[in-house]
Amino acid sequence: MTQIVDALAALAQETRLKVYRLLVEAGPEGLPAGEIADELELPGATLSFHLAHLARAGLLRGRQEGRFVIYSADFQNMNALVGYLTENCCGGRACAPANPRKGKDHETLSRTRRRA
Amino acid sequence: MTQIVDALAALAQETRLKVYRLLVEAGPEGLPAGEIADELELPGATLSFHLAHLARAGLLRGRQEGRFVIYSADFQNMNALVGYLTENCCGGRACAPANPRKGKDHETLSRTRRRA
DNA sequence: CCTTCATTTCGACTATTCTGGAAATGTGGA
DNA sequence: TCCACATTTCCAGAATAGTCGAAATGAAGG
Repeated sequence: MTQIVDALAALAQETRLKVYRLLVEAGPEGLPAGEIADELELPGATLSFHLAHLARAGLLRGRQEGRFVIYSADFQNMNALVGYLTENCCGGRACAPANPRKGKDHETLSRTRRRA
Repeated sequence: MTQIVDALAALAQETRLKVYRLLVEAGPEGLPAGEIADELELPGATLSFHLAHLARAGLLRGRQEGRFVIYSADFQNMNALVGYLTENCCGGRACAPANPRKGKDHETLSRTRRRA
C-alpha cells in the first residue's frame, strides 16, 4: 500500500502531473531534463526536485545519455497503479470509461448532485 | 486538472486511502462516521478531518441519518479519475488490467511494445 | 587539465498538512 | 426542557512539502 500512496502522492501535485503527462506524451523515448524545464518554464532546482520525487515513486526512469539525463515514464508502474485503483477502489464496478476516444477536454469529473 | 490533483491528493494519504477503501467495501449503503473511526481506530477529530478532505475532493458523500452521518464512496467521480489516468497518463496503451474477476492478485501485465 | 554546459545537491525559507484534545453543534429521546 | 450521544469545528503544535538561488557534481570536447 505504501507504493500506491507514494505513486498517488507523486501525481497529486500540479507541476509533477504536468511533468508526467509531458513524458507520457513524449513516449518511451523520453525527454532530457532541460527540455522539460524549458517546456514547463521551471527553474532547474525545482524540476530536479519533482523529477526525483516521481522517480522515487517509480513513475519515471532517468538514463544518462551524453551530458543529458533523459527521463521517460514508467508505463508498467502506472499500469499497476490504475490496476490497483480499479480493483480496490471501484467496488467491482467497471471503472474505466467505455469510450477510448482521444481528446483534449476532460470535464468528466463533475459534481454529482444527488439527494438521498 | 485541479479536480484531478485534488482527488489524487485526497487518496495519497494512508489513512484516507484506508477510509476510502473501507467505504468502497461497504458499498453504496455506506457507513456511519463512528463505525469508520471504530474500525480504523482513529480519534474523531482526525477522522472528521480526513472525511472532509475526501468529500471536498468529491470522492465521498455524507448524508445525515438520525444522529449519524453516513458516508459513502462516490463511484462516479472515482470512475472519472481512473478514466483520466487511463487516457492521459498511459500513452494510449491499455492501462486497466483486462480481467475484472480477480479478487486480490494484481501483478504483472506486460504489454509494452509500440513505436511512434 | 581546463572550460563549458546539463543537472543535481545544498541550504534556507515559507506554506501546507496531519494530528488530536477540548469545546461547540446538532440530533433524538425522556 | 434537559440529557446523552455522534460528529464537527477550533486551536495549536509538529512534521512534511515546495520553492529556488547558489554552489557542487559530472560529462564532453578542446
